[in-house]
Amino acid sequence: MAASSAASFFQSRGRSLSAPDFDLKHTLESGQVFHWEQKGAGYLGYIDRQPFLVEQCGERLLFTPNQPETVARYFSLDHDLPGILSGFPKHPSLEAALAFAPGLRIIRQPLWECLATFITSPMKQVAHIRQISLALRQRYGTRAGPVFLYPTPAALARVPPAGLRRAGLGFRAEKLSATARLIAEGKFDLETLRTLDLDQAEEALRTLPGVGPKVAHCVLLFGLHRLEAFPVDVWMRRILKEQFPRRFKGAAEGRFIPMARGLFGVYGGYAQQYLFHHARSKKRAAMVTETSKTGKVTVGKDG
DNA sequence: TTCCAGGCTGCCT
DNA sequence: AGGCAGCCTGGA
Repeated sequence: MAASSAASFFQSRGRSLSAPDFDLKHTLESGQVFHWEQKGAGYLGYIDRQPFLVEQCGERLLFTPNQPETVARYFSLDHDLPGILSGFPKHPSLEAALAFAPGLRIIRQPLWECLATFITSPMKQVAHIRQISLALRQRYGTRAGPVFLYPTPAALARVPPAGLRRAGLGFRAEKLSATARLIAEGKFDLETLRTLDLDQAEEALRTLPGVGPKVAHCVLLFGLHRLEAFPVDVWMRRILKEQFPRRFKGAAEGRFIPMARGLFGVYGGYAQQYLFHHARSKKRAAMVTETSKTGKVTVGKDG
């Protein structure tokens, strides 16, 4: 579909929602979810295992099919974003990050896909995590109209780890395979996680192969929607040490997560996502400048 | 070519 | 409890 005809397409077959304080592009490209593909002026993906086309037009969110409640819930339009952001400590680097991507929201994504994609994420750039997600969906997922859905735990449990390696997972193949088997065989119940408090849920997640502190907090934040979770990766370690040196410089890195939760509070996950997205986008901009200087024209689509 | 990415793990002190 | 090397793969 041509980008210019998208609006009329949505009007005839889909619907729209008022979505103030929301930015679809920042939300989908901030590294929290990996299956949405740009399509014209919008994005093609799926919600609740059903294909969706979404597009932002000013303060309106256009979508098809016509399921406004599903869309509003997925994109967390119920969050009082101005209220959440105004509660953060006043700090220049955080305020710059908030100003850089106004409307970035933490979405509600399905738990299993979130867990599985973050198990495939260690030492990988976002572009490659997306590649792995696509490869797994095409090989082992089921098709729903124009999209491939993420394979279920049972489907991945049937795949020998060698097969997953061929899909580009490398040393992550055994981890994902083992975790898929635990869940498919009923030895680990994902839904129970919802009944636990944050520390209990983190502890339970970390019993799964391939899940350490960083992946666990990504799952807590993006899959279980615990907004106080605070994933700490190399980016966050760097940011915290550089921007909050009085607290974090010289502190044991194992203490970073509880320290950050103390600093940013019950919506710390939002602070983390804004800081991360800002730092990563700044680096990408710097790389574009760098390549233009050296005369190369290659600009990474993602990483 | 060589290096290093949005870590986890087991083994060491 | 903290420090450290190894691990697969693809992109710069």
